[in-house]
Amino acid sequence: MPQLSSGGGDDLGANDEMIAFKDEGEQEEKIPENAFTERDLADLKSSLVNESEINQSPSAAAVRRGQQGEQRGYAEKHREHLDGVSKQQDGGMYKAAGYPTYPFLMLPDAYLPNSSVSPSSNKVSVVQQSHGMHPLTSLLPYSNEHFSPSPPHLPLDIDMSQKTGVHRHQSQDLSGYYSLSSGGVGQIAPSMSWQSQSVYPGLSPCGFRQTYSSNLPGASSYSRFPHSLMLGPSGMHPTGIPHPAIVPPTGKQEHEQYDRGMYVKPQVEAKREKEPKKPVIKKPLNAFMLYMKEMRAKVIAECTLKESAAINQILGRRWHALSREEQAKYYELARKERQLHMQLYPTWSARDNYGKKKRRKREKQQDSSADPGSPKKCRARFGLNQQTDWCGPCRRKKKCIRYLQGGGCSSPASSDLSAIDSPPSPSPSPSRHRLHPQLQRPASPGCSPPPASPSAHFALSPPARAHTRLAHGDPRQPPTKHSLVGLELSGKRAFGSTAPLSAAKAAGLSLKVLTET
DNA sequence: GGTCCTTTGAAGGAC
DNA sequence: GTCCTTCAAAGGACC
Repeated sequence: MPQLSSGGGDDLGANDEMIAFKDEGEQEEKIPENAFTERDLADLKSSLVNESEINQSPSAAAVRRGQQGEQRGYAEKHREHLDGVSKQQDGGMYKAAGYPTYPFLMLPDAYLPNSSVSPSSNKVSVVQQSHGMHPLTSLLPYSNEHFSPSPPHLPLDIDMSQKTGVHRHQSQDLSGYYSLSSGGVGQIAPSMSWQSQSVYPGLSPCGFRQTYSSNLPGASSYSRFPHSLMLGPSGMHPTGIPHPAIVPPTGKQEHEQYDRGMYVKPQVEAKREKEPKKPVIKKPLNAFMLYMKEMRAKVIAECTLKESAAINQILGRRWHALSREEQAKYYELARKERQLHMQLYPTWSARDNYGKKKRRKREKQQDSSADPGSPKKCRARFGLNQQTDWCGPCRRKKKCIRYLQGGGCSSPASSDLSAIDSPPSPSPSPSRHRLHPQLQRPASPGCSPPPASPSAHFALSPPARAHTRLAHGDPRQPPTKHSLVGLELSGKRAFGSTAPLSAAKAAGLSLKVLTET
């Protein structure tokens, strides 16, 4: 459980250490009115999982995978239909195909100010996002009922029927949250506050934003509640709002091409249209991501931080400091997000997006270290199982003398503990040689102070995270490789930081705890 | 321009 | 069932 009773997110230096079930109990004692207990939240999460499983099917994932082929056909049909709808609604002005758009969605009741999930009633502040998109907005466009009373472009029934056990009318499941005000896109404009702008940089082909003032009674809490709305080249996407989860395959460049080729399409464009690229359907945001999107701007404003890494650290701590109720709301939102995502893309799999990013640094490091042809240190050459073959310094986690001349093992960035036990390298690699963001600039008052020592914090984070998983009722067991994670993180972090010696000492202490684990 | 950093949670593959 | 990896957002920093 991420709850922290010891100072919440303000005590950055020891929060991770303090994440313990004992604290949870203490917190519960301190907050007797909190109806949510540890078990409650776990039950909640469990129920969410169960509900999803019930709604889908035990083999929903397999079914989704198995329906990939069908989905491809459906996606194509869906696209075609959207194009048709597009042409119908914009008079054919919007010609840029390949933008499967999410159907429009009215503000769900659950997110209205008087709802149980109202930010105004649950302290979950609604912060104007830096990109003008409310974190919960990503939920909205999932509904496919809102764009058209009888959405012909979304054969949900068909899709649902394809999924064993997923045959459900979303109205039953989601109507309470996504009920419509009998309107579509055309009706929302006069009554609904929204900001229409591109969710993603470059998504707005015209590069401008539209902001509508709020006329919705009681919408003060949402007066800045922006709806993501991609404007087509003509200024308005025919189908209203694309879902933020959908990203054109080539991203910004493609949109820029839309900008330039709005009315005069080069032949290259025409060729591209003949070969529509599959849009990238992004993963639905999890609870923490939703929380981050909402609170990021707030943290930025409070702490005058800009680096996302530092901000995310703060947000992570604040996330732990959130009450169960507050967290439960985000879990619920995330669950709905997943449900909607699953309904819209029943055959989508998170695996589909694998490989979208280049290989991770870790993977690269593994590759390099695993290369027997270019051993850079005893550790890489012989591995952990043959430590007896290591040179003495390597055994003592010092610089490797065997392969040092070969140009390796001198960097604290190694995956071993040399970064912690050894003083900073006199000639650290410029690569990734950056101080920890929170060390680079002091946190402003009111912000969670940075950890007393970054290494200590880092080294302690994995266990804390493990506790978090447990506390959250994560069905998975907490990582039992604390030492491994600790080592990995220690080396990783130290790589990007010439931590002071004091920090290294602190890290060494933490490391001891970890390795003993 | 691409990647990393940094966070937590979800998903899926491997064993 | 457990472990591990990847991706989701974000924007500055780095190469």
